[in-house]
Amino acid sequence: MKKTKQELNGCGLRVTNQRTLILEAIRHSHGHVDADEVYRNIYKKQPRISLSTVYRTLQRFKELGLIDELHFTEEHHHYELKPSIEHYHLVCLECGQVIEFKYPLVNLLKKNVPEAQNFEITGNEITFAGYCPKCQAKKTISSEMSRRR
Amino acid sequence: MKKTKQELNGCGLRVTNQRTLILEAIRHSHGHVDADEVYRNIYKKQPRISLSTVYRTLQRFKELGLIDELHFTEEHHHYELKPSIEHYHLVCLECGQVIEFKYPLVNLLKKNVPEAQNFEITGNEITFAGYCPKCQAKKTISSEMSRRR
DNA sequence: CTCAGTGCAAAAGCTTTGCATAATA
DNA sequence: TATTATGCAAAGCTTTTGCACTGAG
Repeated sequence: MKKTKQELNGCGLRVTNQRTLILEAIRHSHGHVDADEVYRNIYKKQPRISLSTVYRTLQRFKELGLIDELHFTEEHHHYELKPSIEHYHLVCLECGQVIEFKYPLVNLLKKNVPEAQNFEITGNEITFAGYCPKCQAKKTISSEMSRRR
Repeated sequence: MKKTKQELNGCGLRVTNQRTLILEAIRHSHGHVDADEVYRNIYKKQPRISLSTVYRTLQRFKELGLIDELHFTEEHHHYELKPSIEHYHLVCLECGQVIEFKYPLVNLLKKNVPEAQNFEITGNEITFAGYCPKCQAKKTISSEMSRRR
């Protein structure tokens, strides 16, 4: 909590109750949250919180580099604390599960891909979409069933 | 045009004027379009086209695997013809420019990342966001200027 | 002729904005 | 006290949906 306030102060932001709560909510989430999750989370304790404030604050945090905005598949934006280690996400298109993995992709691409050489790749925007093992199994079964019809 | 109709027919879809126009619009776009671009494009010739039809059709094409849905940074969805060769996108956060590059990323990750091993990564959903050389230059200049204030 | 596809208008998310009020520094 | 941030309500965008009509097969 104290840490959170220092962090906000260090960015030149006014430390308000709402901002503290929002940063804490992101910190204590398991990785990735969207605006509404943050809102509902805080709402439990502080029903006077406003969705606009959440949106405005996420935007602010993003600009200041406190958090990263992630772009998963179908949906709206998600956010996570700015991670110190380069990592990426595998998102299952079926069940929505998000798996994190670490890999020095940016360096690899800089070395091997001419187009990427002079491009400054920022953050960990990169999300791999597909199907997790469980949902692959389900898909196989259901397509076999439909073949039998 | 004929090719387009055959393609639609091959998918078991009724060949309508609208569907033909939409597929053509995507085909002749330089890579990536959003629903509204498709709509405006067709509107010039066929002002009776409806946005709903465009949305419904894009959805349909996606399900049938005719096109891929791309998730760039801030914005709404974009679409492109299903590409035969594995490739990815670099999107500039400043000017919006999209650079395509080819690289066998999926194989590489399967080999080197345990988490990705049993995950079926689909399509080319992967988009690297960052800053293109030009916009990097601009950023450098403007931050130097603000430092001088 | 039948059913899938379309247009239109209306609704449904998610996100942003204007403005008066409240709170920080 | 001077700003900056907040809450509320209203508006804005993109996307989806219901329904009657049209057109492909």
